[in-house]
Amino acid sequence: MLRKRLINLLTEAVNKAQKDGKLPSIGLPEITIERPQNTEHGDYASNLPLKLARLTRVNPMVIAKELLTLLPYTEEIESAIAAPPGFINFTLKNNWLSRQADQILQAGKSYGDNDMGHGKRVQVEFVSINPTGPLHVGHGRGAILGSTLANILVASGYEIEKEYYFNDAGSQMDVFKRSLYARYLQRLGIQAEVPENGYHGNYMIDLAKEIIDEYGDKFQKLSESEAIAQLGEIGINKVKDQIKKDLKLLRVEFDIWFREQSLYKNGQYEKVMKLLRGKNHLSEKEGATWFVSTSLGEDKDNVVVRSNGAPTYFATDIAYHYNKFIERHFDSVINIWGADHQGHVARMKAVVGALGIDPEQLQIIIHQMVTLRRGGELVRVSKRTGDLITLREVMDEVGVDACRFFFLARSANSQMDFDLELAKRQSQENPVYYVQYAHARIASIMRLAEERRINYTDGDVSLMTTTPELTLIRKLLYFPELIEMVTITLEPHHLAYYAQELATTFHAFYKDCRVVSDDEAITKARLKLVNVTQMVLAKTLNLMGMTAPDRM
RNA sequence: GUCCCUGUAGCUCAGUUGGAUAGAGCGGCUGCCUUCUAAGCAGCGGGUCGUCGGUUCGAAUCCGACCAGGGAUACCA
Repeated sequence: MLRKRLINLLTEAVNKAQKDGKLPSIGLPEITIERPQNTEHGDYASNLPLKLARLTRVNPMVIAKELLTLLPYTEEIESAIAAPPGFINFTLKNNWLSRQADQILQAGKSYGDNDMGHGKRVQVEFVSINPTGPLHVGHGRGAILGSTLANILVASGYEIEKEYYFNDAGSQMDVFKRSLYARYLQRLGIQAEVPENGYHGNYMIDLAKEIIDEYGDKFQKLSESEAIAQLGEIGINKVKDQIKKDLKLLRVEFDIWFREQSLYKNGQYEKVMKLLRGKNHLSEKEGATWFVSTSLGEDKDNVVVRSNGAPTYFATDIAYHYNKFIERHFDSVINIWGADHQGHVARMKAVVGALGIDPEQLQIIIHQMVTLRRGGELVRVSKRTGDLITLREVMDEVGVDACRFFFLARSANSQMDFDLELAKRQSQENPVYYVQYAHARIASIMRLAEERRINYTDGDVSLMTTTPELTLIRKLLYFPELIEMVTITLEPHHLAYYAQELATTFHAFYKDCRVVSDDEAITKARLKLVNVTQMVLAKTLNLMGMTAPDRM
């Protein structure tokens, strides 16, 4: 890649300067190449002279000019100039740029892919909510974040497994089952109370009704504990199915649905507790068993086994991560959690460290809360159900593409306002359609070319020399850098911004450059460019889990 | 109290990890459709980057203090 090449060129130049005694021999600072915001500063820029100036106490402009004399001729670079206070600005050659249209075309669908991952096995675990109710918009944010991140990491050569962890054991399940039992009896006209800390949502009433329609009143005849167990199991499965259905609709697929119960059945829980006890990470206090986080730098210890003998959620999460790292040998693990789990981050990292794994191998992405709005108004509760608005309702209202785009257009650590009105409006003010429209416009051009039976495989791309054409190519050339950046930062929101920028650049090109025209040579060249633009735009959208429509 | 996230244009948010004159979309105003999709394009207006200090050639970005909003601080998950 060009960036790396420029770094190499600069490194060689400095080495040479040092060898020739033009620069003091000191260790090289990290050489960074950035893309200047201002296009007048060229395509790439380096602040290396400024960095060297500090270390050598030589005027940065002098260093810059010295380095320039040592840069060799290359086929890509038109000019490298020194700019005050001490930058080196690189500008690419027009004919090199135009040739890249051919290069991208040749790379085809794999354009932008890289091998940063070297096939390393990475697990991305996300959503993972208790099957006690429907998915909400916050869960949708995690789902979209996780699935998009997984797509990006695959493009970067990682071997990815996407996993959903079902908490189907702990005390919340118990509460859910009791709540459902109460609703079931109520529905049959029998006096019953939903537990105070239980699940009071109206969806539980619907669920009870559904079960009665299907199974009748047979659970009423069983003993309470037996009824709760059987009824509960059915209820949990129904909720699970609904969650799976909603996720599928959102285009979120998982490789593995992991059950918390399996940790107990397969003895992982016992094993890890023994392991931690052996390493003195556990201690008994006040009748409970604690994980001694304080000795690992945490500010407080945490209970793993309650005084009643039941493991806490923390305990099962310990077993779960033992399973991920020790039993399944993932090279690294990415967990995506909502902001309400933020307090859990430090202790999980501590646990992983206690298991003998580098805590860096566990990356936890916390996304902040989502606030729903309609126009300016805050909305929380659905008018239809009386419960909190579900993800499903939002998907139905605004559509999956808009849903995915809006969730992706915000960085995970900013709280987001999701405006249903805006997301829904199919008009110019909606960036989703703006991007997709660019794709549809291209498809229309390609259809015309096909109708006229224009074979452009022999198109000469070097005929493209105008600013709109070259700007578009420059934007396409950024795509591989984008993939790398998102892979490193794990911040997929850059995709949404890139998609908009690429669309903008294309629309500008479209306005200025007639593609299918009387000039056969230009037509063929531009068809190549339009073709690769379509490819990259579609790939960007697909990475985001969005569709790239051919007509709108 | 402690910990995490956030504070940038009227609104919603970016800002490539310390770079050059701080950007986009929406909203407002003005123009552009007999030619491949006007769901488009071009232009105008809009800023004390929460506040105050510090670090240095250079700060929206790093450090400290303070202010404001959200979240977490359970033998719930």
